[in-house]
Amino acid sequence: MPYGCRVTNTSPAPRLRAAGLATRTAIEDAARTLFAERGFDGASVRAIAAEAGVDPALVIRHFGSKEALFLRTVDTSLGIGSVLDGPLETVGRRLVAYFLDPGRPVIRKRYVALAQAAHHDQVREEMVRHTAETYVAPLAPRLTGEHRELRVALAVGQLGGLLNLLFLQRDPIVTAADPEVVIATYGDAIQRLLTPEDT
Amino acid sequence: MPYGCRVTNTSPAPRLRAAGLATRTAIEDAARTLFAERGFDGASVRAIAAEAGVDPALVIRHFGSKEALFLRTVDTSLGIGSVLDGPLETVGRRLVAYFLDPGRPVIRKRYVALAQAAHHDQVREEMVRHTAETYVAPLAPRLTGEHRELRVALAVGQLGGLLNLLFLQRDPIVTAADPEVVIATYGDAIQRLLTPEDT
DNA sequence: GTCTATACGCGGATAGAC
DNA sequence: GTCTATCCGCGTATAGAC
Repeated sequence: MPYGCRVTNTSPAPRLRAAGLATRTAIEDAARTLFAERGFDGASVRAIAAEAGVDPALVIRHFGSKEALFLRTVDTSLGIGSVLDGPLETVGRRLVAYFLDPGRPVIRKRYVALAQAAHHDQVREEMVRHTAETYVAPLAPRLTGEHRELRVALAVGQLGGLLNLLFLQRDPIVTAADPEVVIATYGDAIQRLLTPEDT
Repeated sequence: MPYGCRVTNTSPAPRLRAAGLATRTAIEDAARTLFAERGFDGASVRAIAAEAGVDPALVIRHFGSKEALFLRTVDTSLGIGSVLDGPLETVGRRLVAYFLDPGRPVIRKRYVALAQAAHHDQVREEMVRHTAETYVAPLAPRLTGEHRELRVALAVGQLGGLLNLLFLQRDPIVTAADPEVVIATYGDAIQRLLTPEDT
């Protein structure tokens, strides 16, 4: 290179070169797979690195911690947003039906992974934040009566109780029950918190 | 010992001599304290051993595993049995009030420790078993209508959802709310599963 | 900037000597 | 019954090679 030739080849975006970006996405893909497959505790950083074909130290180097990697790759919304659209009077049953749908095994795995990781502070805070944003914010204004935000928050907790029973505890009484009965019974119990006057 | 002298000295209980029994109870006491104080994950076997003044290896040697020690020392019933006595028509509110009572901080800690350890299979199974024994067995026969066992199981799940919200997620909307409102609102939602005809 | 190699300090659990 | 020494796996950190 001749003296004085300023390297003006400034493309700052590709500054994250192909190599670094490829490893990042490889780690993210592996994390998504293994967290869903084995849960938060079951998927070790070393296993994720092996699945991605990289060194374990790179996982921490790129994402800071296992917890941060989890938060970046897991979808805390569980894809529930669209269910909240539609008539308010039947949202209780629709919420329960969404999670009981046997055609959605991914939802079950995501929930289990999330619940397992909830004892980490950042994960817990993200869940609380997302609940407020996804459920309370859009739903509370549509309610009538007192304590609207509280009632939505309690309804979300109620839904969590059912998921707990189904996916974590695997309570035989509930898992063996007719899904239609659970949807109707529990859905109406949730509904009662949201629209108590309709019952 | 003379030949033929059948050893009829059968006091099988004192077979656990004083020394061994003392360490056992010391470990159990330390485990109860630390599990309540720091939760299942936060209380290491080494810390429990130190608190008891014994060698860490003894903890495993006596109880088999940390999980088994936890199961032996924690009370999975959370002392709820007595609440189920009394009129069926108000049991929903009584259950919620029991856990919200600020004078019972131990209950909160026990629940957190239990929930944290629930991803261990034996703990999970014990919780399911105890739910069936403590809640479903005494309550279901008192119900009327269809799906009595299922409705009790769902009500227990519902209660778990509230505890999750309060103690694990520490949702600010719920924790900041007036306890009386939560007791009335959520208690009635639970009640509806148990005695739907009364609402 | 990206990656490799290595290591630290923790966890639960075990084998075998006293 | 008890303790010493040890194992293996975990999340994480760092020094230094490319």
